Amino acid sequence: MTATVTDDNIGSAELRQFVERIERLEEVKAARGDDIKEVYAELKGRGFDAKAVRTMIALRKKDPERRAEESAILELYMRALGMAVPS
Amino acid sequence: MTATVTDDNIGSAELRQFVERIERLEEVKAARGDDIKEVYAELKGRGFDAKAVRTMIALRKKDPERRAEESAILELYMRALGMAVPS
Amino acid sequence: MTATVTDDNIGSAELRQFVERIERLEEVKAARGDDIKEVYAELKGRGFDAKAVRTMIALRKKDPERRAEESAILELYMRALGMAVPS
Amino acid sequence: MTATVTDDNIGSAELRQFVERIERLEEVKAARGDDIKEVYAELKGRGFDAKAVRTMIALRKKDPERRAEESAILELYMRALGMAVPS
DNA sequence: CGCTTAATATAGCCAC
DNA sequence: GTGGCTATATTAAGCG
Repeated sequence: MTATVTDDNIGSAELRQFVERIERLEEVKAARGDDIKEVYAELKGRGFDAKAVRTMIALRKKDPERRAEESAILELYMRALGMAVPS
Repeated sequence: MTATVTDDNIGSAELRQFVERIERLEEVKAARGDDIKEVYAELKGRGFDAKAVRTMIALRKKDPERRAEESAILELYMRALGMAVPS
Repeated sequence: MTATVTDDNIGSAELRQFVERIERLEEVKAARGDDIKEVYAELKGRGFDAKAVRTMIALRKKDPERRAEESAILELYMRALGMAVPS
Repeated sequence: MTATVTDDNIGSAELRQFVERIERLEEVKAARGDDIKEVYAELKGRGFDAKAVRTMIALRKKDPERRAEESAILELYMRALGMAVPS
């Protein structure tokens, strides 16, 4: 009895399960991404600057210590090139 | 009644609401991303090639849109340059 | 006299010229991109912080006025949420 | 001999050299980008569909890498899920 | 001019 | 631990 094209030894059914689980999760993930976009649109409609909000949220995620360190290096370099250091 | 530092005319409370909504959604989104990673880890443990699965899932998403962009003009141009038309 | 598949009225030769011009330009553009990457690698090897240099170069491109305005809005928002404003 | 404000131990001169090299390269890169835009404008003026040309050029770049990723494992998996195998 | 899509930059991950 | 690679997030461009 030889194998046919429909036979397999790679676990098609199992593979399919994995793929479908991933695709379902990706769907939810993408939906949340769309929700986020909507909030930004709404916030913009209420007069807020979306870009600034985005930046602020990114900063909130960062470790304050690391943030300070990064900004210190940047300032050092900027002064080295004679650039005005803001605020 | 003088203004205090907590008073403002930029809508601090509203801004805070928006920020918190976004952060909650991002949390869920990130959690789904972690779930996906776990599935890949599991699938790898079962002997599947994670990279190939990733590629396959990407192809499953891309094909429909690719077909959409295969307009008559595109095919015309491709034939004009002697390119193989995918069909 | 009917048209054959090799005949065309869309200007195949002209189209080909355009495509080749674009591809040549894209090649040069990509080569410059690679050069830039190399400079960053070299600078990193010399002990500089590549990320900070990148940020600084981006700032140098921006209009100082606009830069000040953006940072003012960001600070306003950060204070509104009680975040520490750096430097 | 005391240090002046222009003295430093971070290698200001070297940093400046790096920054200027990068900025020069970015300038060339951007100029090539502008050239490309011009070709598209010209081609559009000659009656060609710019979007289709853009797509075609993208396809010409993608195909080689796509073929590379069409490994035996990928095909095996795709067949396992009943997907059409492109090549 | 806003909205959608492509290019770019950043960050996380894996293999070596 | 580092360097390459993948994936994500940000930015810019093109289109209607």
